[in-house]
Amino acid sequence: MNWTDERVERLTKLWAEGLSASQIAAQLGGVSRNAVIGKVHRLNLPGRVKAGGNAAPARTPKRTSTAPARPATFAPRAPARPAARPVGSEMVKESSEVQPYVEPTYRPGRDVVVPISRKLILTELTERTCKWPIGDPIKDDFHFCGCEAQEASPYCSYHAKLAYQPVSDRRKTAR
DNA sequence: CCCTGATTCGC
DNA sequence: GCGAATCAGG
Repeated sequence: MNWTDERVERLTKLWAEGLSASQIAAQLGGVSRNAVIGKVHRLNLPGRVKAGGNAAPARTPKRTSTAPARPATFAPRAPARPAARPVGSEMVKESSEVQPYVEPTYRPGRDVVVPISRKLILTELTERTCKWPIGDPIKDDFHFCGCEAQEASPYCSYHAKLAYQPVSDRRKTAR
């Protein structure tokens, strides 16, 4: 993958919008978050400064001598967290605002506990987040479960059950 | 351990 | 110029 004007443009835009390097990498595709960060610096785009959970002070390890450390020339910026998507709720009554992550559980006996969706958007999914889609892909409230996925599974324990229930067992499982 | 961005340096 | 490896921190 090479940095075409179009890709650089998208990178610049997404970075300005506050998306993390990994999210941008996921969106662009074909590049790692390191590649994104490296490009951001080469483009002299403003770095992220003290925004919730990131930022890193200057560093001076590795191979002394050659390569004079470049002084940081970053100007502080406004905090940058992707705006939370105003989405509709899903099978769980919603209270006020930020819902705490709830470990999806299941007691073989009787009750099935529906996990509260973390409401992640496509670019926020990782290898260990539940990728169960929720909502209408056409509408902008579409998102993914995002709870902790089971080992070697694209879904959390709850959605894995829904996804892989045997045909014979399928029947009265309200969605 | 998960994640974040920053930096270095071989290519 | 590129980005993996590495560092530093939440």
